[in-house]
Amino acid sequence: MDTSISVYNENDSEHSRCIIHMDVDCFYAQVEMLRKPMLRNVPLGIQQKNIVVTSNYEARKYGVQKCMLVSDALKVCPNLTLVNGEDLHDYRTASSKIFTALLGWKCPVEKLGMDENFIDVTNLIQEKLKTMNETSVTLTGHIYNEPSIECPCGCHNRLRIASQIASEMRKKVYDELGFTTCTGIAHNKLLAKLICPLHKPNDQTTIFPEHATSFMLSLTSVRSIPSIGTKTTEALISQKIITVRDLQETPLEELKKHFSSDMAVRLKALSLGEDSTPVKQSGKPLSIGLEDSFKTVSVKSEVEDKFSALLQRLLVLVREDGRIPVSLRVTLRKKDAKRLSSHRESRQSQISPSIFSLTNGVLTVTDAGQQKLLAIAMRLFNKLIDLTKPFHLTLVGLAFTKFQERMTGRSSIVNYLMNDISVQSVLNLSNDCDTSATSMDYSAVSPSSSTTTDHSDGEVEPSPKKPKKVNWIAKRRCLAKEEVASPSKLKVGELRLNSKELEKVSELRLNSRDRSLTPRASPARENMSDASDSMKDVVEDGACNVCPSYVDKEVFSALPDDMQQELKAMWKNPSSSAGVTRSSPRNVNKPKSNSIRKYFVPHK
DNA sequence: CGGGGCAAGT
DNA sequence: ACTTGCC
Repeated sequence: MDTSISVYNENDSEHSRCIIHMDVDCFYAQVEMLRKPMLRNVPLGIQQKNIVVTSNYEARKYGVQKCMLVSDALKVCPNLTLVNGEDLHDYRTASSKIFTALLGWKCPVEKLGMDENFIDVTNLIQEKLKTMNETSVTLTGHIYNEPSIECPCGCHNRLRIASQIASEMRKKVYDELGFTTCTGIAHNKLLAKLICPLHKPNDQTTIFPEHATSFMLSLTSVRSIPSIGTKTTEALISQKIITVRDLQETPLEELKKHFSSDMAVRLKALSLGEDSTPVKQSGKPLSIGLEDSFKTVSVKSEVEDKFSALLQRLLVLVREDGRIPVSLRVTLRKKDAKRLSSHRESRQSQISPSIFSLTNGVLTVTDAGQQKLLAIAMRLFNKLIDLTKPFHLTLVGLAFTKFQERMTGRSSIVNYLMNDISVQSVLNLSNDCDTSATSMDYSAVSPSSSTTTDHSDGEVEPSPKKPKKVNWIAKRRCLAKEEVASPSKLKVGELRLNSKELEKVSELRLNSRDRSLTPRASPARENMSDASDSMKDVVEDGACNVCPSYVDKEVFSALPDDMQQELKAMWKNPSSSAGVTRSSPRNVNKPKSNSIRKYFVPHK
């Protein structure tokens, strides 16, 4: 049974959750100032192409705004120092460090862009309340409005505790990483995010549920509500709904005339400060891509050069990521007098995983493979552009959009867990059939898409689609392995384990042998047919062919104790916050490390 | 009217 | 498979 508060009321009326939204102050600028402290005391702008995308507070004094043209920024602030911020690599690294720091509280953390995170501290506070004489708690930081009376559900106290946790989080991010941040504390994501910037920079604000609707009224434009973007705003305005108050006062039936029922309900709720969307644990990205924009490109060969350059950089990122991509997308933007800003168009197609190989444990692609990828990109380009006519592009992009490992929602939490040397060693050993098996079935991509593979560039083995019964733990493990790295990578990686790890491996391997761990077996397995939990979105048979179907208690008990606990908790209640301790998403602490290091050198 | 990037909705 | 929306 699930007594946790991770199941919410539709109308969010119980105020049962505590959500923190953290926003790093002028993120890019802080990264640059940390890198070069002399920038700290001068007005600084981060430039991408012709735009100042952000600036430090010194520059803001002069009126340098976000997304200002460089020329305009220099007008208001001739002393402005500009740093080019088009390469996001270091920002991404810093972003990951912050994210990782927040995982330390063992709560679900959802990344939003590069510099924002949501943290659901509900369960953490529940735990604290148990071991606490719950008199009054002091609030840390600012409060939006003083409460008149204590809310009967106790949310005020909970949110005050949350404000203290938020303060701890900001302190940690500052002490250990050097970034000042703002946080917003509320009972849902919407309010937490909106209240966050009330006291900027480097401070925090809490709002109690009773002030939600009045606070929302202070926003005026509907556009300022997150998730209401340009299009939705246009649609609303066309109905004479312009302010948040308008939206609050519009009957639901009226909204349903112009929006889907779901959307109408959501819009209405948002206007009232209600939001029941959960904080979703972030994991590895679902796509990895790069774009380049420019004045204009009108020649096919130039386009090919752009793609080639993007591909070079992209392959580095993919190698760092470790997963094998199976789909490629080409994006472009045509110069168009009518539509001013970005109307992008894209085409994508499957690619053969055989383009990628693992040499010495590192994901590589041969020159021929790169040519293949480039050819695919050009084929997609041709779909978008009629080459018999002139064309003018202002942007091209290239992205890998699907990977062999399934990575969605809470399964990502497993990925973090499994990104640990000890677990991976265990995984390897449980997999000694792998070492002999050379061909793996990798077709377990995304459940629905395996039917429409474009086979033109290679063979993609279709997976047998018959359901198998699998021991639960075995299946988990199977998933984990898939997510951590490709099996062959693990295979190679095993050779690179340090002596201590190897000891562990062989030891466990021995144990495995006598204990009914018949290789390759499927005999005694539990029925999994109900698949009622998160398993169903995870692994199909294809993946199970390469994963040990006989993982058992020995393997499990070889894990560190705390991890056992967390795994148990997670299996029991996949949506709970249990589970994230030793995490190393991507290359957080070792930005320059190659995949081998990333995956096989233990943390210190 | 501009960067680069990712997730989600349809 | 594409578009929309967010930071």
